[in-house]
Amino acid sequence: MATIEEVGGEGRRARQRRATMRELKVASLDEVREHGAAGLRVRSVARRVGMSAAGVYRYVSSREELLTILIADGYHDLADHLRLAGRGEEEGRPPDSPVTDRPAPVVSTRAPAAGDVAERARAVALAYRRWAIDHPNEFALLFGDPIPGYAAPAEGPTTQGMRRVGAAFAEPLLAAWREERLRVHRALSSLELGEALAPMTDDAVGLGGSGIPPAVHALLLTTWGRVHGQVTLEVFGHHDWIFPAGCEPLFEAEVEALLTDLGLLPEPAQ
Amino acid sequence: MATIEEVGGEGRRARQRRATMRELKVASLDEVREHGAAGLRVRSVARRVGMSAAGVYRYVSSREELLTILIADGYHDLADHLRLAGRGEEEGRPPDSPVTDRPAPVVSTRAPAAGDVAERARAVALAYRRWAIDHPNEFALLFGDPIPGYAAPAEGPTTQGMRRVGAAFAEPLLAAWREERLRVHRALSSLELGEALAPMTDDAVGLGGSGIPPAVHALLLTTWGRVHGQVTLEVFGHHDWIFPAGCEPLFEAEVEALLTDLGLLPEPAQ
DNA sequence: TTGCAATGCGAACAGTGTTCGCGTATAACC
DNA sequence: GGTTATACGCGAACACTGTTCGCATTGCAA
Repeated sequence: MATIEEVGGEGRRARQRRATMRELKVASLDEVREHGAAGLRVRSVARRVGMSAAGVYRYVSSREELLTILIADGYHDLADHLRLAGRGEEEGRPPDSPVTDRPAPVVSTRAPAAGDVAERARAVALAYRRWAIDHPNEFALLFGDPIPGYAAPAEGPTTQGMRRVGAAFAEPLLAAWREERLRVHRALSSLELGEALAPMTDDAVGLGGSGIPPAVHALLLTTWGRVHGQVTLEVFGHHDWIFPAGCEPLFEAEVEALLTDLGLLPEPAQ
Repeated sequence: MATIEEVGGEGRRARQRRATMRELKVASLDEVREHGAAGLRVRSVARRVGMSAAGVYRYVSSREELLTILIADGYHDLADHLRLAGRGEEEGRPPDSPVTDRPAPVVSTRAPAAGDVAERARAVALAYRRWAIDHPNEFALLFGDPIPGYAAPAEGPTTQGMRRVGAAFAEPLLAAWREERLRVHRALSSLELGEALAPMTDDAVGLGGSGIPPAVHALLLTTWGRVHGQVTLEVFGHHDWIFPAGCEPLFEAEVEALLTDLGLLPEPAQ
């Protein structure tokens, strides 16, 4: 008897393997959500999927690889949320990539942000914070302590995910720039960053090539940093002793300030 | 014979205890510097000071307490560096507090920043980044992954240290505000933060009480966030794949932009 | 059917943080 | 002075970790 007719181009063994691989990721993600990255125990993951601890190593070479996978996945999830909030055109990640079963990103409670570029930029910034607050342990996994010796492989999945995050964050700003509505700060104009930062929005992200001048590129990065700084301080608890009631108003005000600095909101009368 | 004459008001036993306590801190700090916070091993610390692992627990209740001590100490060290860079009047921390032997903060390679308030603010921002880059593992200890369940005691040493960092960071900006040179962003003016954030610069820090309006307070926080975000992204390696050559120019440009936004530098001709 | 590779498991190893019980040296008290 | 209580340090042990190894078993291909 010849080989059993394969379903979907792969034998049932490969199918099974991918299924338990996904199980492992889901279990790991749950563990991280519950106990943080440092609290991820290989034995717990194994127990969750009904395996022995040793069995896990048939699928993953080390605990660190498990974390790396979660990191890459986390970037993609965050990027999806940002894209959705900013109404980018790219239709999600490639369908075989979202290996972890995450709930599909839901439109933020805030405004739909369909039209104006300022609204879209605001929506993205708020979505960034929203995701961080809703997934603090994953946020810490992505942006917290780096593994001391570890550097992400230059073109590994984590770097690609990160690129998608950057692109999703930058998209409304780039749209504003195309409409010539983006005010680039003078201090950045004189910057000569050379070709070093070209890769951020190029290739495969669908933002339209490398016609972006360095000053705009720099502006994207500083804008991201401005939002990220605020979010990091809040999510990591460094504002707890200042804002027992939560610092959402401060963040939203800072976003408004940021948008006006970018020239996307009318300058208020002095 | 009566009790041996005590030296400095404490018996030699207490003196010995404090000495080995300091030894423990130094050893721990070295370990953290070398292997990161996650790599701090009680047994390594014990080996470094020539003790058994169990002996360490005569001085410290847990590994986590060791880390907590280092955190508090780190805040003070960072605050000292900022103060020195910003030329604050407070003469260092109280002399019994600096339990860890750290090299005395050295004046930044940058300008002395004695006079103008803009220079002082710039110096503080650059010092913030400098310290982070020079002490990446300590920076991660202070601002990286929070211990999932853990919240710093409301008035513990870590909170006090954090307050000193905030105060040192804010000092030049507050000076500018007193000189009525600080431009408070309109988006922050409408903010009603109430009494929630009063404690940041009050009590014992020596910045002159609570006469600071909420909008200025908010501006201090967002300014800190703006600097912190950039530094965090850089130190934690999230700019590596964009800036193989280092992103110092970007940071310095962003600081210039920040200073002009604050009204401390003349607006460049459009 | 035979053979090979994939898969899973239990046991083991080195390492971790932490506790316990034992001595010993030091300080305080009479 | 002697006596007593306390602080200190240590080795052994416990429960736990990530990871490896050898042995079965199972599924697939020739």
